[in-house]
Amino acid sequence: MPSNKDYEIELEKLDGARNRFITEIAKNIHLYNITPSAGRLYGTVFFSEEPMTLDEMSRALGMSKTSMSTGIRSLLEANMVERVWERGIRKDLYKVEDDWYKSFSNVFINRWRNATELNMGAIQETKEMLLHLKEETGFDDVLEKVETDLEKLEEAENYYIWLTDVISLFESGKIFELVPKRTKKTLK
Amino acid sequence: MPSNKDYEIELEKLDGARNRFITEIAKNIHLYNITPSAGRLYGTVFFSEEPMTLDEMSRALGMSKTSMSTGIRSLLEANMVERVWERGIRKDLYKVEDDWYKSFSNVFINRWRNATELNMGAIQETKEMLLHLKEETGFDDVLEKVETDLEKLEEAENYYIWLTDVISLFESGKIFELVPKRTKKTLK
DNA sequence: AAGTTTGTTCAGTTAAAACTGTACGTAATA
DNA sequence: TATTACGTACAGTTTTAACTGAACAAACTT
Repeated sequence: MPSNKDYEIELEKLDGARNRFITEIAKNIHLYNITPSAGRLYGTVFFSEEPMTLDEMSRALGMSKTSMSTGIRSLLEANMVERVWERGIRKDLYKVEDDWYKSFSNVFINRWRNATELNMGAIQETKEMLLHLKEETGFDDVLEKVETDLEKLEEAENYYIWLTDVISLFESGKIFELVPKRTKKTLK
Repeated sequence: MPSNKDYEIELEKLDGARNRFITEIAKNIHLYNITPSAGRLYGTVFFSEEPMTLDEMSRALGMSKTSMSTGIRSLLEANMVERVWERGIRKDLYKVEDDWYKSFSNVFINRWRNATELNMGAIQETKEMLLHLKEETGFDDVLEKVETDLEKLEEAENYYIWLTDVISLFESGKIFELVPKRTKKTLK
């Protein structure tokens, strides 16, 4: 008959299985600009049956509460976890955002949109500086270099416009028409 | 009349303009898993009229040749620069890959494909461990947790299948049918 | 074969990021 | 108002990543 010790052993096994996945997530989550530690945190909250408090996370990972605080904030900003309220509980509770499509899209959009805007801004400024130089220079050599640079920058600009279009594909949700979500389990 | 000093000044200005863009690239290139230093290196090669040697890069950036070597290798692996040969020159020469669409696609594909495969592998293994546990357990509590976990993992699996489809969109080049490249200069 | 030139490996150093414990501010409870 | 519970800022420490110079290996030159 099943003893209390068997139960402990099985919980160990459950933990081991969960850990296999958590460890892998932690290794790859840098793609979301998130540290491996915060990745383990994410995995822990992912498998938790209930939303977790900072203290529970701290205990589960054997790390300081401060780290949990900063870790969960980075996950929050990446829209990978969300805060939930439960009446009677004063502590902050967190659960994972369970729409992974949304998490991916959010991160993808925010990061690339931001970089694209900054780079396009820089291109504009650089172009203006070059155009000034182009007008005032009397040296053929300089003129030639300026013109080559302007061409390069315009090619880069075209690329960024394309990238903006790609980002919009995800932002508008149109990507899901082109590449539909999978909902049923596929055959092994 | 234009003096030698004017020429120097104009070259300074050219350098300043280029630097504006290089600095911005360096700030955002972490999206490609590339360090800011290697980002500056990329920008420097980008504006160079001729393919550059490691020694030239070292001089241009005021950094060690060792750093140039590792930096250029990371750019090479990301398909952002390429090596070119010129007869009579023994040193390695590098220029930027000028198809930025290709660079982006390469990086996007490689990074996400790799992470996706690893994560899907981990999901499979975790599922197998859980299925074993499911068969052997006699505790309702354990059974329930295992089943919840299996459901979560299957949802995650669906997401990764979708992501694989998205990656294929870029890998096959089909993305360019859906979001065409921009080739003409757009209006200001 | 001896001597150069060139890129890379490796050990040590410097710079940056992650993590911790204490202390603090705010809000709930008494 | 005093007390407790909670999350976060901050300063200091530890860990990790970036960078350098010296030594090495491979390939070219003489």
